[in-house]
Amino acid sequence: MTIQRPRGTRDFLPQDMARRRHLEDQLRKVVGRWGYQEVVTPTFEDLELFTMKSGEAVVGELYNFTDKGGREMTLRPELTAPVMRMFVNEMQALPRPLKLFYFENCFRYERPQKGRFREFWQFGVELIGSEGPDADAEVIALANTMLGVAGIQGDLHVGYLGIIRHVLQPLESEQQGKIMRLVDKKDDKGLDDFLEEVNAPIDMRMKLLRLISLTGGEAISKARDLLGPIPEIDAFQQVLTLLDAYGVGYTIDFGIARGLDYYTGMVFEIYAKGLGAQKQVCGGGSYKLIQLFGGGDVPSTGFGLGFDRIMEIYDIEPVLQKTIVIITTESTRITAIPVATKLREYVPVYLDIMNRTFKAQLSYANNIGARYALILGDREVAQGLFTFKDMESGTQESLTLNEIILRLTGESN
RNA sequence: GCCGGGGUGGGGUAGCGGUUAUCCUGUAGCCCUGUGGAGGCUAUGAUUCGAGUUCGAUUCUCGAUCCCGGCCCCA
Repeated sequence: MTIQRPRGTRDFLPQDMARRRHLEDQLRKVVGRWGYQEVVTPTFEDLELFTMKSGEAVVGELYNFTDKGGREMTLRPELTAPVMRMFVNEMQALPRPLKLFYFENCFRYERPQKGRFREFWQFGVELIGSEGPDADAEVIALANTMLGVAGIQGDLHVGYLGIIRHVLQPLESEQQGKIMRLVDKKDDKGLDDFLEEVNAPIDMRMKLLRLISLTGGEAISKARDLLGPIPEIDAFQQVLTLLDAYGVGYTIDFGIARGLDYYTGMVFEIYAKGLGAQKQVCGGGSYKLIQLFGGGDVPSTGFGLGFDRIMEIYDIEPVLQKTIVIITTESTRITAIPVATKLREYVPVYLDIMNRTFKAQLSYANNIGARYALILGDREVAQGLFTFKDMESGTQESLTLNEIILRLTGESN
């Protein structure tokens, strides 16, 4: 009986990895140009890091374990908390804003479905130490650019929690949290019931329900009509103005609420088509987590991209490399080695290690889709020239090694 | 945790109570010992696991497991 791979995990074959690395490279390029620097945190952390952030209930979805020293640990389910922990531990004295990014695997014990795995990759960004519309807009614009290079036309929804929080101010924070969760789930009935239950003032109910239904171009002015000139609306308006300057298209959506207390103002989500139920490819916002982990009162803004979900719809094929297969005979096996070594400075080179016949080596070159074959037999050794064969056209010519190198490095294809 | 649909060689499939378990493809080798892609031949290799029904199970029943899709959740 063979051993199966664990549920919800995947093996990535060379073809898969070529595509994944290609996307990864594109994303790295973008964040690099925006001045973000990579960090890596441990694959596992203290369980408490995540229960502090997300509550005890998350343990049900974690790959947690007790190590041999009796410590409660877990494979990381996300990277915002680890990066914040890292900041508190060793980055508090660095010049701000800190612009960090990460690309790592995460683990959640959940039922797999389309776009959802137990091991998955997140490409994320955290902008630490700056808050306000400028930071909010930069982060959103960056996310938008990243999806752009992935060839994804995302549907960007932007909301501003500060506005809802303003409305809910009179309520206790626990009640606020519950309401935010209901709003986020778009559970209108549950929301109604709960407002009734906590005896929310009629005026507040009306404002809340009206507010979360606002979308589209006039949402801001309607919100202002509804709530008056509160500073949160002005801040949100600034974010939108900046997004316009960045050339980012968006939909205003006060219905994005996020049920967690540490989100402070701006929140956004990006959805993509063709992904079934798990269509969200990006989510983020501004938040305050650093105090929770024992650091100062430092604001942050960030987002995570669902790398695997993007891969599902990523249709850019990487350019193939100009692989060359050296064809030898029994007598030229050894002379071929320095040739291979030289060519390996430029392109992927295959040298027979199956003790194959001349013909079989050529056949192999064909089967792996090699672009060129370099024939090195007695004839070539006698002539001092190599036979350079284009496997696509079938044409071949006698060339020196230097001429061959020029062919490999000169042409674009 | 819940609901539906599925698991037959590496990949794609046929069979649906008794078959040497079909075919395609892949891989390796040969026909063809300096020229690949075609063709032929040979080799390779599978009924997800466990219980039950039956004289007999790949086929029927139940359970488990994994995959696919959905619910819940989504930090």
